[in-house]
Amino acid sequence: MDLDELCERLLAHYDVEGWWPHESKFEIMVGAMLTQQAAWDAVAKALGGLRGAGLLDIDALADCAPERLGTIIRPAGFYKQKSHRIIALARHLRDAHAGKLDFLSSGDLKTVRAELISLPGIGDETADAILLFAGHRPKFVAAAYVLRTFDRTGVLSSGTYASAQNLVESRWPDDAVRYRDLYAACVQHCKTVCLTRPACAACQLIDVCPYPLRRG
DNA sequence: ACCCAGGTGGCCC
DNA sequence: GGGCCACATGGG
Repeated sequence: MDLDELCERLLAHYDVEGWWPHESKFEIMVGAMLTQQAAWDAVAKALGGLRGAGLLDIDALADCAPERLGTIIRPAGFYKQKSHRIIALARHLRDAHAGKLDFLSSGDLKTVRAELISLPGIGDETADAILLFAGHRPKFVAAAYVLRTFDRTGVLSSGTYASAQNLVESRWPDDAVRYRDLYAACVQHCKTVCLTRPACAACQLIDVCPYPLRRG
């Protein structure tokens, strides 16, 4: 199966609308940090706690003590390092951008990406998730689920983050909407098929997605 | 008692 | 360039 067919089949099968729920760009940024190696249910709890405490706010979070933040985001795991990193992010946004997030969607893409990655706790995937979902920028998120799906379907064997990202971005240049939908569909596919035993009977890709899978 | 989760950073070769 | 490890909680 090639990339075109995989994309067509995934998008025909999965409903990806409203897949990253949010009330603000900043909430997407915080959620992107929290969701690292964590289930979204746990992230939702952490975000709910932050919302209730009035901490889904750049200035409030920039002045928040890491111990207090750690208590609130604890369900999302890795709370000690995440609390420091989220506070560092809030301080950067406050000090370097006056708390305005329009630079995500207006600045030079490579420059903004490098700026995000320079911050602690923001690597390739988190930076791209922020650019794509908060900045609506054409940056494909080649998450582990994407690599799994590509590998199983033969679209890209043993691909790396950069190679998978390059493959998609070369095939559909600047198609941010497709990047968003394809990413969400790959995640849903692996969650519903790869981790379910027996696999989802309705999935048209069941034949190329055996259980179990190695992480990565 | 496992295995997994919408990764990152540090270290090693 | 790649492989291994710690980081931590919570659900299946």
